[in-house]
Amino acid sequence: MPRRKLSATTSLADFKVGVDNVIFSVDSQQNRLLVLLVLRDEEPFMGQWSLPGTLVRQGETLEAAAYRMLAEKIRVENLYLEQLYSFGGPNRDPRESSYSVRYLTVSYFALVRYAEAELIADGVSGIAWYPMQQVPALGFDHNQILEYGYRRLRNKLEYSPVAFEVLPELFTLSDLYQLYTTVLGENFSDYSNFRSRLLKLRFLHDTGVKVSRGAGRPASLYRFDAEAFAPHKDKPMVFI
Amino acid sequence: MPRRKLSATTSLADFKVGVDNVIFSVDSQQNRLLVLLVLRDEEPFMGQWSLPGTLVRQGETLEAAAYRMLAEKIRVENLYLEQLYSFGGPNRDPRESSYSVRYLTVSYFALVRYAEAELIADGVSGIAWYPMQQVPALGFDHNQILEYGYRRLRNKLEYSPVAFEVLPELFTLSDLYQLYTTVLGENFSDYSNFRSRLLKLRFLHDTGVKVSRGAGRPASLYRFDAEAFAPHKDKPMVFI
DNA sequence: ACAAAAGTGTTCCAGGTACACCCATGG
DNA sequence: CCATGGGTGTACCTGGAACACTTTTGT
Repeated sequence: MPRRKLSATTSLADFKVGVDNVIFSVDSQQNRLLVLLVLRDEEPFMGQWSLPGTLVRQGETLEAAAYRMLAEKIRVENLYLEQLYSFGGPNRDPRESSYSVRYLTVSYFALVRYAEAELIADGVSGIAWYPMQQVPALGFDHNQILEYGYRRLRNKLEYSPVAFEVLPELFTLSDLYQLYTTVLGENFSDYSNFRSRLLKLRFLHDTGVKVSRGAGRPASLYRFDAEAFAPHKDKPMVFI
Repeated sequence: MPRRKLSATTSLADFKVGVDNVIFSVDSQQNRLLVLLVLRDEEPFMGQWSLPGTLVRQGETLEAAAYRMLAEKIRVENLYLEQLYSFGGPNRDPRESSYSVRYLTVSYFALVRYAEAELIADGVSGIAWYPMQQVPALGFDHNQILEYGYRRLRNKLEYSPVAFEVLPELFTLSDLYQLYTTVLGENFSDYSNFRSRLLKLRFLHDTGVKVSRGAGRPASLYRFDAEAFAPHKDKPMVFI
């Protein structure tokens, strides 16, 4: 016989739900992968860096909360956003001890264009792009969430065209290659092989326009063609 | 200047958090992929089939809730469980309208051995293995969750050794092959190629024991060696 | 003229595909 | 002895890895 009602000793938990965003961008000038961190100006973890997050409001979608948070911190036109993972164990937020509330967070993973992303300095709390190698100890379980997001980023790069959300509309093949090497490491592929493999797939169109950057032969600007990419959707290892 | 407090019009949402499990198993006799459904015996969606789910209790981990739910429905020794996705938009649960509470669900994906899984009939509510092709309209947004879990299952099969969680300790290579074809479809690979590719990876050990099933040459029983598999972890497309 | 960056081509080899074929058992 | 399923082998080909080489610019 199933119990219809729970006894008092096993009552349901009450939750506040937050979203925490792992927002990446790539500084192609300095070849660094960056993550957006905020300096907390209230308890808990006041004075410590953490992922930007917010609590979900009445009537608000999870994704809407993630977008709202993002819009509060940076102005950006193009971005890629997807849900990552949910962390909801008890005692992951110090505020839980005082009140009888649990805090569950749904983490989101975002990728924005570094060049066009304008940080919104609100004067009080700090906000900054941190190179992935220099991320400090974060508040809450945010180092774990960040690690999770980093893994997802590397996976995404391999089989999905997220890179083109971060690159400008027109880009050179070296731009693309450098993006991959800064995220994935130096030894994922030879440049010329990377180049010919991608071109053979025929979803990168040469605009014919050349651009010169200091010494060396000028490079062609390419454009990503989403429709031409479609057949490769869900196929593994398109880019590597 | 950041607002420290929210105005009354944008107050935080209060949540109950549930877990919904997409529990798969494979009937290798009949070559069918099965999913566990329960017949709801209370509102909302009374009398309709849905994924088995439960609400998270005080002090309980999300994963613990998922395991508790599973243990209430089936007795099983070996199983694979991982978090899938969280659905938390407003109005996804009819109960929300009456009270000022939102229902967020963290879905979990599970794989169990069909042969050893014993359904716990509690006499009142129905519970059954449904072939994936015959799944009816489910309560809540559970068809969407199921679709999500199905996608995850197919991906998992390709690069992770989940199959061996579902197969018995000793199995023939045809058992393995049939598992893959029933989940992935007929045309994913030739049997003999599938066979030689896997054997070359050297994590399947031939026990030498032969087993005969009706007509035809008897097959060798193999055992999966988790340690020998370790180097292939995180490598893509191990099985296809 | 030379260095630096972009782009092309070539050779070699692993690994996948599509088969044909052999083996052992039940009926 | 033949159908059935298990198991082995081979010939072909694609596609990646490594690397040499050419082209076009800045200084």
